Amino acid sequence: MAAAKKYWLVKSEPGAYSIDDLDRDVITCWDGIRNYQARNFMRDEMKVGNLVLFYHSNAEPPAVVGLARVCEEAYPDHTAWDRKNDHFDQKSTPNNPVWMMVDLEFVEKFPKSVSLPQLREAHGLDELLVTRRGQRLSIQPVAKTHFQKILTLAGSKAKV
DNA sequence: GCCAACGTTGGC
DNA sequence: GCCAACGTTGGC
Repeated sequence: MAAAKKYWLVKSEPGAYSIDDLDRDVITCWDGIRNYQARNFMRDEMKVGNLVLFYHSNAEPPAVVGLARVCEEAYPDHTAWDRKNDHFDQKSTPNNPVWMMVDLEFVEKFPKSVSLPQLREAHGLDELLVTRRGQRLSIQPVAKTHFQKILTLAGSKAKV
């Protein structure tokens, strides 16, 4: 019996990497994550086929804008050992990688973005992490019921 | 641009 | 192991 599918939300600043960038690239490696909790989610719990809400942070307005899917499980984030990379971290080496990444593939850009105020107003999303003040985690688990509700708000026909 | 909230670092 | 200082995130 396979473990229940998990559901996620990832944040990205659209100026750094937007849903349109993912649409263009189709597949991207989710590099640069330098937070242990977020890394642990990728390393331990994100599985191929898991669906991922794509959230634009530091945007006007901040919003869930699209859907992605995990298409490669966690492997070492080599940008951590590239001195020239913005996310270089000398703790991580090829022999002993500290940071990991997964690959995400584009599924859709939502017909309707769901803004942070909308998420806050919607009934039944009170527990959603991204709506909490001060919540900075850039990879967050999302309950299946919440995920389904957001897809509905977004006008998505995707099946969870 | 401001600043509150958070995670990390490092002195002790 | 505590905690102040610092850097970053991200809403506003």
